[in-house]
Amino acid sequence: MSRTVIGGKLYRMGRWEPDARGRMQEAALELFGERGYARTTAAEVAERAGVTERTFFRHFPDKREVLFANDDLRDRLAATVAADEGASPVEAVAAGLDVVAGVLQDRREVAVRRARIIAAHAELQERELKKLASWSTALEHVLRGRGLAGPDAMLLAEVSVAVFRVAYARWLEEGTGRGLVATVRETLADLGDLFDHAVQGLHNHSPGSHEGRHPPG
Amino acid sequence: MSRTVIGGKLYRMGRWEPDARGRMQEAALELFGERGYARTTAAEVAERAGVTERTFFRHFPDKREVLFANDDLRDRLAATVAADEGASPVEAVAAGLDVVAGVLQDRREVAVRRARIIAAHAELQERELKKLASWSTALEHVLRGRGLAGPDAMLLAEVSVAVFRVAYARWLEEGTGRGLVATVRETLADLGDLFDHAVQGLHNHSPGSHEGRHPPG
DNA sequence: ACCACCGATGACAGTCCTTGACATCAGTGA
DNA sequence: TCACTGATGTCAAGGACTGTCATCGGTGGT
Repeated sequence: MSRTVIGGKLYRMGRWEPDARGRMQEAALELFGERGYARTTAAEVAERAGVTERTFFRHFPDKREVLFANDDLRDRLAATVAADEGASPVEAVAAGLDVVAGVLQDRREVAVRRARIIAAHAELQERELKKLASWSTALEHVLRGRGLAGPDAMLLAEVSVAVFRVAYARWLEEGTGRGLVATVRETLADLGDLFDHAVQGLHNHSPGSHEGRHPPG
Repeated sequence: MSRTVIGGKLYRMGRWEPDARGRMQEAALELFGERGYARTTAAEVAERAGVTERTFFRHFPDKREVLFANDDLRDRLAATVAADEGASPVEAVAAGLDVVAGVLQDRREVAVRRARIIAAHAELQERELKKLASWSTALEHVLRGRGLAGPDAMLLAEVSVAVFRVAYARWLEEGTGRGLVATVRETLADLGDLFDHAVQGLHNHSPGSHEGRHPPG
């Protein structure tokens, strides 16, 4: 099969232009940014990418997904957390978030563009929430694999993603402040400050609910 | 206008059967449970409720919403947190979650039915996530109103909802264990145990990021 | 060279979701 | 009595998706 290099990438040259998927993703970012998501049809995105509407839906299960097709990050997050055997669960998750944040903070401009589009359409916000929820699920599985108890695994996974979500929002708001990695770390620390003292008192409200599960000492 | 009492509720009797909205919600729960969400059309739900498809979409902005039309809970959550002036932010949120959990734990059967349907369809999971996200937003606003700094408000709001999500999952799994209220309290305490010690070490990873913001003492 | 096969795409019809526009009619209030 | 309101019905249309079949370069074996 003939091959060609375009923009540093190796392409398999077939009957059609290469990287239809990437072209559609770019076209979507452009059109959604110009006219808005709702006023752009899938057929229009496909047309700008030089393919038919049918091909669009072969690459993306639905119209929204063209903006969210990057399960890569989730997998790298999970892989990192799984790899760091020696660390505590919280530290391992923090390390995983470092990796993800590191990747994202290198493309702040694209992130801002995307965020603007998503902020304007509830359907896209739902999809974003779902994507982050899949991070939680992946994290939970990995944490269980590390030996963390099931309930604690889900709790740590969900809260960690919540922290990341907050950090991401902070990072996007900041004009040109710190990197996302540092922001995530700071947010984690803030969580500690916030709950550190407060939760002690909360134990009193549910007396007995913990007996036997957390032996004193 | 003529009025009638049905099932303890006062209805305004018009040209049509009363409570079209409620009938559609029930019909949806039934049909989605029987055939599944995807294999049930909005027109079918409407038909079982004795109205037309058009009326369905007048009551619910989209097909999913028929399962999620209860912003009531969010409002009660926000109201409770806003009312409890004396308590600390974390305690106030906990009190708010108590109220919400109290309402939900009285209808465990319906909750389980709903959860089964939602678990089977990604689109519904997205909507559920969005609903909980709206709790976060509401919480954040209320917490700011209480004087909590913006960043901390969002962090506490997001993490609190994450905790609730975990508690809700635990409560649904448990055969016939504790109530949801107790489960939420326990989960909050678990969060404390999980992060209490761990986060201290995390401060070392982002040196300087907190200087001046949290004076020692 | 020849040929059978594969895989990405095009073409097209059909279902369902969702919305806009207009009609209907019981109840309400002047 | 009558104009008005509000919830509903009716109809048409557009856009999101899906199933099915046709197309045709590239590949690999002979």
